[in-house]
Amino acid sequence: MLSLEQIVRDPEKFRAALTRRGEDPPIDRILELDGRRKELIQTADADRATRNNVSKTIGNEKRKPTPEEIAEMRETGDRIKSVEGELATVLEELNDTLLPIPNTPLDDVPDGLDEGSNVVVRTSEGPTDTHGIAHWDVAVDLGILDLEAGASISGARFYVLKGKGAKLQRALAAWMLDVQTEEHGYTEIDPPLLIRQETMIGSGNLPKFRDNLYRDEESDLWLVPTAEVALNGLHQGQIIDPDTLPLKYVAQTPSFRKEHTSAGRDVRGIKRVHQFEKVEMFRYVEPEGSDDILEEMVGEATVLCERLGLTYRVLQLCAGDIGFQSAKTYDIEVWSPGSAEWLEVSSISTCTDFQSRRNGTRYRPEVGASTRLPHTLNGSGLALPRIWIAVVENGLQEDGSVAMPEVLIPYTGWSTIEAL
RNA sequence: GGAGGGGUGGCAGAGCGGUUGAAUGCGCUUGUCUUGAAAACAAGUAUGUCGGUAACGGCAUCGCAGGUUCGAAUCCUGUCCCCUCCGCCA
Repeated sequence: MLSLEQIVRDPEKFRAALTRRGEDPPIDRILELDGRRKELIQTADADRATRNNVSKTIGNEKRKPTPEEIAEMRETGDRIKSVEGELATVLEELNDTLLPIPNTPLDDVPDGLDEGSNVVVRTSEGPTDTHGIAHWDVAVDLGILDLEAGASISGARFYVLKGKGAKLQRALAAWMLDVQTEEHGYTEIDPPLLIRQETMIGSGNLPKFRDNLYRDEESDLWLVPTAEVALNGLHQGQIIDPDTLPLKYVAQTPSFRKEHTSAGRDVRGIKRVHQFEKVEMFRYVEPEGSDDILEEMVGEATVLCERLGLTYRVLQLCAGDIGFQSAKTYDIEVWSPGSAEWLEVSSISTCTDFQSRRNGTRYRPEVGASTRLPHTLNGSGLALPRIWIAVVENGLQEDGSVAMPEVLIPYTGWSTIEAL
């Protein structure tokens, strides 16, 4: 959520920033509602002050109220109630107006309204040739991926990993978690996967993206579309103690996404599925220098690609293509030699104070100081099925077997997936 | 699922209709004392919001939402969460 106070102070700045994203924010309505809000608060507070004074006097003097006082205070009470009712309506509309407005892009985010304007920041060394044997062929032939079983159990866009395929995914996840915890200082978290509505609002997934979320009606719980949601909720409503920032969390969880808006895209294999595993990094940091932290996190994700021997590139997303809660985003893509395309395996964003404001997550810089909103950053490190695809396609050898990257062998316990 | 108990400030814990934003203790901060530290003593120590350049003042908040009342942390209703016992269960 954007700061109401800041919007009121400099509405044109916000209008301009949001226009870069292709939004047409209802700034005028917000200003109008805020004006009304302040008026109503002042009226109600003044009435309450009178009522408090009268009650206090009666209490002090240890006497019964006079009939006049009772009549007068009843009237005051009624007026307060009606003003409060009106205020509640105004606040609700204000909230409903602000919640669907996305974060403002940082100044150095490139202009552009769609992915065509994204900028390739860097491409790694490594081949970008193709052998034309995609994972949906080779992995199925090797007996490590069963698309039909996935479909029969759960329907389209579900899949089953088998044997060494399942172990490969587990090895990848375990290795990534170890790198993030042991080398990059993250604390591993195993969060709930069913999430309350408030927590979903806090991360920015609700109210705008309910169409892409799975939900249990009866308990009113939502399935995580990414561990970001849970990690972002870890400190909601809290004031984080001095000297505890930065907080760095990493979690491996499934991600559940309906993805029905993009039917027809990435349909083959397991590039785009309803349930996939992902290792997610999340940091709460002081606002100063949070931009540099974003760059650092890109490094924490690309190092994984490097060690797996994958060719990758880093994209900076343009203003129109960054996510709802993001102020600046880098995507990392790895080369798929089987289908001759780049696969997005990570999206790394700074959400500035957008999520912490929604969440009521604050921190105290030092003892006695007033509270501030921390910045939150998130990034995949990395998304598993696509990395799995790249590892399998990249390791494919002449004889049809798949060679494992060195770093994974301690985790898999074997170095090749043999052809059947 | 059944029966009972409970949710108050950073923590512990009073208060159960009227100068209670809230006793007391602990913790924390600052000061005095001390060569320094400890101890002791003193002062301070919630969040949000409205007005104000500020000093400061008003208002709100005792899980949450309603209600009763001139007045609610205190009474009533609903709801969420926690604990104990029984049942069920990976």
